[in-house]
Amino acid sequence: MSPRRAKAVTGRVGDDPATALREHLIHAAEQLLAQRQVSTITTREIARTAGVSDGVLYNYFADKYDLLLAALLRRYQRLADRFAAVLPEPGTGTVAGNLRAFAEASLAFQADLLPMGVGLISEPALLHRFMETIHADLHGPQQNQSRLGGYLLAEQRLGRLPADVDPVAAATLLTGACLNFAIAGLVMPDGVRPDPAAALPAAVETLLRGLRPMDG
Amino acid sequence: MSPRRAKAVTGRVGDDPATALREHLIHAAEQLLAQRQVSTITTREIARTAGVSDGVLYNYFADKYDLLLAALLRRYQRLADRFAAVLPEPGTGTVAGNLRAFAEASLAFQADLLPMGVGLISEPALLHRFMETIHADLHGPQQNQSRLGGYLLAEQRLGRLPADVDPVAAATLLTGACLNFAIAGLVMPDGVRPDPAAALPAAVETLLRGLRPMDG
Amino acid sequence: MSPRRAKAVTGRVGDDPATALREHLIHAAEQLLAQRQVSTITTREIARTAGVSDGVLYNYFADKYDLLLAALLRRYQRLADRFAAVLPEPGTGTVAGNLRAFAEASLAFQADLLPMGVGLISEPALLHRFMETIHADLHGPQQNQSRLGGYLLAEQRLGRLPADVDPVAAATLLTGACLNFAIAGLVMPDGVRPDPAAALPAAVETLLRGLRPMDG
Amino acid sequence: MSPRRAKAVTGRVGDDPATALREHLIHAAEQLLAQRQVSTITTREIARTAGVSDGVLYNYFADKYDLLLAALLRRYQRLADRFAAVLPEPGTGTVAGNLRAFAEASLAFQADLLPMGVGLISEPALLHRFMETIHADLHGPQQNQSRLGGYLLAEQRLGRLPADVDPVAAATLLTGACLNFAIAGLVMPDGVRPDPAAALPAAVETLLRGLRPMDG
DNA sequence: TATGAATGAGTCTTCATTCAT
DNA sequence: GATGAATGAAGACTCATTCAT
Repeated sequence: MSPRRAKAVTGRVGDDPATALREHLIHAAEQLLAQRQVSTITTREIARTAGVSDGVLYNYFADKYDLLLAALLRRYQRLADRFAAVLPEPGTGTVAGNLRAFAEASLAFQADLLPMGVGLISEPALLHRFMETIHADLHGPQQNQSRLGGYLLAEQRLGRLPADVDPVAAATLLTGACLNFAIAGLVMPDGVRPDPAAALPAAVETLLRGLRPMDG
Repeated sequence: MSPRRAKAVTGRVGDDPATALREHLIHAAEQLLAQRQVSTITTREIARTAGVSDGVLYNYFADKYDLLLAALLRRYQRLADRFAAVLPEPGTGTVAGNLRAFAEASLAFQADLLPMGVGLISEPALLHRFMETIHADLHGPQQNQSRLGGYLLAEQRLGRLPADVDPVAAATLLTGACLNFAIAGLVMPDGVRPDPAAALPAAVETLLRGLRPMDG
Repeated sequence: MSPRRAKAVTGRVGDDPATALREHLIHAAEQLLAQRQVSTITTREIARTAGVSDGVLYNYFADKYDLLLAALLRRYQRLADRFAAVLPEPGTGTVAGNLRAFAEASLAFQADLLPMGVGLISEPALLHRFMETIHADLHGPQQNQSRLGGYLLAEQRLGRLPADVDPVAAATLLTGACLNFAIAGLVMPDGVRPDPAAALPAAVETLLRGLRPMDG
Repeated sequence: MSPRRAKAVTGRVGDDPATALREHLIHAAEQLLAQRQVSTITTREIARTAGVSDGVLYNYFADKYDLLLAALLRRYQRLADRFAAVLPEPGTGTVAGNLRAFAEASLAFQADLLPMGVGLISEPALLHRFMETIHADLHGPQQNQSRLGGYLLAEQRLGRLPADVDPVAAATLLTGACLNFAIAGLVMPDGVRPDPAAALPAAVETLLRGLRPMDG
């Protein structure tokens, strides 16, 4: 076969043309990642989605997992940015309202993240590389929790929360509840699945008031 | 071509010899399940682990997934039994102590369950069959939460918890926190991983006391 | 496993009990032969159909093909007997009517025989052994043709057919026409398949009258 | 793991290199089809015969049967073309001579076609697809008979055959006789097999003259 | 003698990776 | 650099045959 020009990639203005295709491949992989488990994605599919030939990816990535890692990180970043964008500011509104907003955003974030994370766990090598990069460059997948923890700490400092509240523990509880619903959405059969729209505010309410046992 | 005797299976006393190998195969698959994702387990590996030939499994199971499903259910049952065995009884000890015990047991349960569940998500057909069976025969994977919810309700009826506490929401929060730690244990690199031994009691404490914001 | 008694075979009165099971297996294989290609029949199916265990057949037959050969011969014999039973006698009725009867019986015979023969051709070793036995012990699969040839010869001797008719050639033509319809029934899609009920008498008529070209 | 260059295929001059291997695979399958039943041909054998690796065929065909179907059609077409090329024209020579030529060509055609057809019958799915294509695109496997029928009709219109002759019935009889010999050649042991060289002209002769029974 | 569990070679198919063009 | 055909190891599953019981 005679070599041909790449069909689908035209470098954008200002891009290093040599890396335009690299980006294009990452983008294609990202799209597939939004729909399917990492382990079910084939190199051919990525190539088809990107509109390029099967072999190119080896010009830009060491192997399939190298490309997938890049796509995973890209997608994570994108979701994390979206998440961060909708978080309430300390000192605004009410704490209760802000926690509900946090919970809602957190649930959406986790629900998007989970399928990806689940796929990652199946690939320990990939998971390891992903985690290392995430923690070096980004806030980490716990940024969800740490952001909530940071918010609570800020409210505490603003005097809107008692000084004896443990912000980290509270964040663990609330993001955990969100995780619960995210997983249930993934795993439970239709009939049994709980409705987060009603349950999440109830969880926030319970967290705010505490259990206050009579024997304590 | 050259059939031989089974190498590794000798019926144990009291076993129905006809089902000894079936059990043996389930057990072998279960062992693999404790270490690896469902989707990465091959029939050959199961056979090797069981010390039998490649084809035997088809004498006892419709196909690979039939065996895997049996092993999954078996393992789930085993873990659920272990979990249920260590749960505290309503009305005994203190509510706070009981919740700490619950949280500890729940974390252990989730930590064991998670890798299995993660693998299941990659296999929708298997997940579906698993969930159906679980919900029909067993208490379901939410038994974790529902057991805690049941416990809290019982304490409420015993007058050890205020009437206005929402047991389901409280269970969601606490099991969520456990889930959080279980996932972190699976996913976070060694240095960053939080220590549940310290953090779990803190979460319980926070749940008991509530956040009590000043603006509420 | 502890050995068990044969489940389904009870020797009939007068039978050598040692061969009762042999017969039973042949019978079971025969039944399957009536429905399916030789090559698709498995030993396990034969055993299941016979209601006996997988291994027995090797007590009575050298291998699968030995059993299948016996069943094939048995079935052939059975069909040939049925065919022979309905053939008209020379000197009775009219020659034309008798040929129509012959054609009808022949078509039925071939239609039954064909699927079996087709399966046999896929198994040259089996075919060879089958043919040898058939020609040694039976009239052969051409008995169809030779019986018709014999009939025509007899009619000729009775003076009901001209002396210059070639009985063998005539038999070849008529049985060939039947073969044609039998194959069409097996092979042609529904819409196109010719109707032998109308076409077979027409073929007989044409054979009786000849083409009688003007230039001959 | 270790992809290598194609070993046996070098595009011929003028061939579209993209389809050269496709053709090569069809050709290899065709060769096997000339010797063996469809159902006994394995993908590995095709690959070995073609001198390529096991997996290539899936680059050009949906599955094994897709390739086999293509090979079957190719072979049918090839045989049908050869058959059509030797048929006599109406109005030339003598009717008797033409029928002998027809019979000879028909016998050769059937003898080649039969093993293939026999194998097809064992594979209903394949048979169905084959038949549909054959009837849509080509003259169909009955083209043998219909061509002879067409020839006879033409001679009738030319006045070389009586008006009361049934061309279809005559074609059925003569191609049937050929089928008879083709099958005998496939199936009968060496000693018993009839010699078509002598028998076929006799059948033609008989068909021309008719049986003319005295009682008719 | 009958049982039927166990064997394992062999089937079709997928897919990450290479490399001549 | 880009192409995409070719590679072949590996996967799930089938089935004739054996042999301890």
